[in-house]
Amino acid sequence: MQSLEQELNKQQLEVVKTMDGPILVIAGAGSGKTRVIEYRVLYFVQSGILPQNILLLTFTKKAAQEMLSRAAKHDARCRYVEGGTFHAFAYRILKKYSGRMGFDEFFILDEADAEDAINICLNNYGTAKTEKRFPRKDTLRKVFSMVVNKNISVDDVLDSEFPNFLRYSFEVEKIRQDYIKYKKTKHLLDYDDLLIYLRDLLEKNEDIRNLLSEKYKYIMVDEYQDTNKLQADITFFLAKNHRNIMIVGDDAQSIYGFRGASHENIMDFPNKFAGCKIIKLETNYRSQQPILDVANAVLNNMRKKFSKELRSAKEKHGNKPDLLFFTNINTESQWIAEKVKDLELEGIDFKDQAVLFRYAYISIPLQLELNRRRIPFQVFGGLRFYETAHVKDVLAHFKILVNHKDEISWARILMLLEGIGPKTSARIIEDINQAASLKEAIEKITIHINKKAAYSKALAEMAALLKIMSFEEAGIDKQFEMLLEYYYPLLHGKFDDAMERMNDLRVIRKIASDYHSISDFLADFALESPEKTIAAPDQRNPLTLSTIHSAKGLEWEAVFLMGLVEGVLPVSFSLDKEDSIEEEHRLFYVGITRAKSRLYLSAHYEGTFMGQNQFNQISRFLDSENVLSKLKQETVCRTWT
DNA sequence: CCGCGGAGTGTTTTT
DNA sequence: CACTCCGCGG
Repeated sequence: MQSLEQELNKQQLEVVKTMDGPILVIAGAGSGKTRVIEYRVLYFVQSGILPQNILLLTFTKKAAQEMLSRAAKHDARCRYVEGGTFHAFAYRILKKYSGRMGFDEFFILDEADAEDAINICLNNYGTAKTEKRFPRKDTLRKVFSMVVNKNISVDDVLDSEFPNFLRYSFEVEKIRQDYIKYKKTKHLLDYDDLLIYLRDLLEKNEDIRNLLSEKYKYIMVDEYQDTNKLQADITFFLAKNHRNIMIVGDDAQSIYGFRGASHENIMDFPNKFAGCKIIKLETNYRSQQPILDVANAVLNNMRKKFSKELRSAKEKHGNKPDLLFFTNINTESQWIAEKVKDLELEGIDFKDQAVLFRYAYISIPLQLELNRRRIPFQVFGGLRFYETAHVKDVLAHFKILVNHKDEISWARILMLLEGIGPKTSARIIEDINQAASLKEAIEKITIHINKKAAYSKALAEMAALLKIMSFEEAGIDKQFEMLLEYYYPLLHGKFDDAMERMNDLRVIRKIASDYHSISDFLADFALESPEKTIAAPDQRNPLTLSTIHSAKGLEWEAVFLMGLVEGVLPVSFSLDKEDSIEEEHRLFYVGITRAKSRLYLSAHYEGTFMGQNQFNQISRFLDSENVLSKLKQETVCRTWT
């Protein structure tokens, strides 16, 4: 190993070399957190600890892979360290011990599936339908999820998030119970259930807890400020026996409160693990001082005070960040696109630049401008692959192959057929529910094929397709091919942009072909869905467009933060809640601290809200003397069209 | 019983 | 503006 002392500073070194006992690492933005984990894994492995005895829990799969592959460059054994998200880890463990949960197999509900299941419960719950303004399925799902993630009652969630539905709290709780029962009988786990079941498994089964402690002798958890109560509990149970646990986080970067994350988990950690070592990393290796000056000014404006102040280890000089004002989102986008091109000519590759925004939607005009200039780009965040209708259609067929009791998927694929609506599909599904196997289910379908019905031909084709697909020896790729051939005409009937969607499906086919098991493919797809990237395959060196959330943990030479106006950042829904505003403020901080040497903040005057035109106010996070004084202001109103 | 079209509602971030 | 839900015509 090359000298660790040369690679790391004093605090980083202490983190790396502290092997036993609990450690809490407070790592400011750009303080080399990724590097510390990389070298800590390496140090452990080279000290003789088996890689499979180390568990690295991270916020995204990408983050874990990144750290482990860096460590593996020094020592290939590091590749065998087990890493991933809490959800993916939960899935693996639960699959192994599903017998303890009372069923031998289970299936994952993604958000859309969960909403469909909630809808079934909602419809079964008689009076709800007659009520006007009863919460819709997506609202119910959010409520149910918050109940679990924040560990509070339906009443409390409604009170704080949806006060207009407070009068339905009894009914909502009732439907929640129905939903829980539904999932249990159908062996379905939504995202939250993965964590709940794992927590319960660990809490109630000492033998399993001991076994897992024996296997995962050293545990590291990244981005701890964005874990929720359940994840904190899971961490506690995993590390309870040996106490070899390191957590890394930065409370100033906590941005997942909406998902139940609580930065109090960090504060609480020393209580749970008494005698834990606390190490602070405050030297910033990423950004030049002028950028950090802005970041520190933003930090100082926050209601909650943070003890840290970032100091740059890089050059003290550098470019003062720009603050630019535009007429509207189009001129803002045009300017950014031009500037990206200029920077590239100056020698900053497209791949070393990023444009960040509060939500993906506002980047559409920019995408047009980039296309026009043939600047390659990738979009992260926003609409996910699995949320699009055509992807859900295709996956529904696969879901049925592994779980013939999946009535949600049955309904989906039946209603694709001309002439089959809710009633007919419900009748068919009623029969399918009696089937003991997929084979029987297909036989049940054939009962409904009669000469009179308009949908008979289509239904017969569907039954035939499922029959051939169920012969697994064909392999996933071949099954996919058959499915696409069948689905192609349906796709054309359903969407105008069928060709584009077909391309998406080919991409998924390629991903799927690497799997041997359909259920593994489906689980991975639900737990770690590929980003919907618009980059064409021939586009190397693409510019990154990303939500600030998806940019977490990443860095670029040049960063553009666009749409810095009231209603966008902070987002309109946060305006009436102080806690939410604070989270938006931290989000702004996260965005700024992604930049190494160039930072461009921009805003536009003309905006729309709820389809109405309005005049934007500049973001309150910028509108203060201590921040403005650190920026070079310019008004760029020129239209370029 | 399906499916179209109009009315009304709410618009974000992610595993 | 976009999506969901509801009511009516075929």
